[in-house]
Amino acid sequence: MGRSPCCEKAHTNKGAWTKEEDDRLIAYIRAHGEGCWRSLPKAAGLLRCGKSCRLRWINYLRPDLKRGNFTEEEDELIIKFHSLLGNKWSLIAGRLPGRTDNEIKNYWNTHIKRKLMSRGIDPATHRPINELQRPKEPAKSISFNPMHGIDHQEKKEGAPCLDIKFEEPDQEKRPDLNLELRISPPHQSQYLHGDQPMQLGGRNSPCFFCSLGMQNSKECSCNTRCNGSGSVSASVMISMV
DNA sequence: AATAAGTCCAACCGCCTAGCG
DNA sequence: ACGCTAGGCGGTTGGACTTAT
Repeated sequence: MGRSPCCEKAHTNKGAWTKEEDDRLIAYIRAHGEGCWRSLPKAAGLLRCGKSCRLRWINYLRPDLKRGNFTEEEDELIIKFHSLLGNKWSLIAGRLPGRTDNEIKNYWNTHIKRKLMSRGIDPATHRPINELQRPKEPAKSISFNPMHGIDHQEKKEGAPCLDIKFEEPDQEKRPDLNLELRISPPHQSQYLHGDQPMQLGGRNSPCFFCSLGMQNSKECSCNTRCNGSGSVSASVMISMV
């Protein structure tokens, strides 16, 4: 037994939206706001599924959308965020004002993948393609500990970091080698958290996602409002441990 | 000019999850 | 604790458009 359909499909339109449908949807949302997508089609006089309305609004009709080509800066931001977050298109879109997850996903699949390939970088792993031809992929473990300090020598409470450890499979040959890739907050010593400057690693340090400039994401665990100007310059440090 | 191949992107589908009773 | 529902997400598809032959 399958899942019940999200709406009555027998009497709903599918495919491309007409100008009239767009106008109805825009007019309804202007008057009543977003939300309750299931009942919206009926209330707005649309023969569409609620999901379809939501998608049309979010991806195409929203007034704050930035239309047009992606800039070189946006390209690089998308690449950087994808390397950190993977295919979390909605999270990436949240960092690019005026762009939608669908738009970024499409752009990634049609342009950026090719761009990275031409640079000799594997778009899935963000590592040089040559490296992927190595016979043995070392085991890797990824852990996120928000209580870790920026540096092992200087662990401070509250400064989050993401540790990715590459454990060499053949420990006998290189017993002392333990590569650690660490994604750490940007290199500024001060953040603006709310309106107040603050010290990284201090009692009121931002959560990991804030430190990446992602204070609006739902992963953000901070209750205070972080300054939206947070840069996205998360640095990646590879250190020998 | 015709048409095959490639590209792009809006829209759909199905799964997951938070919230609610 | 459990089941149900709506909303949200990522993967995929289909058709319009462009380019190559």
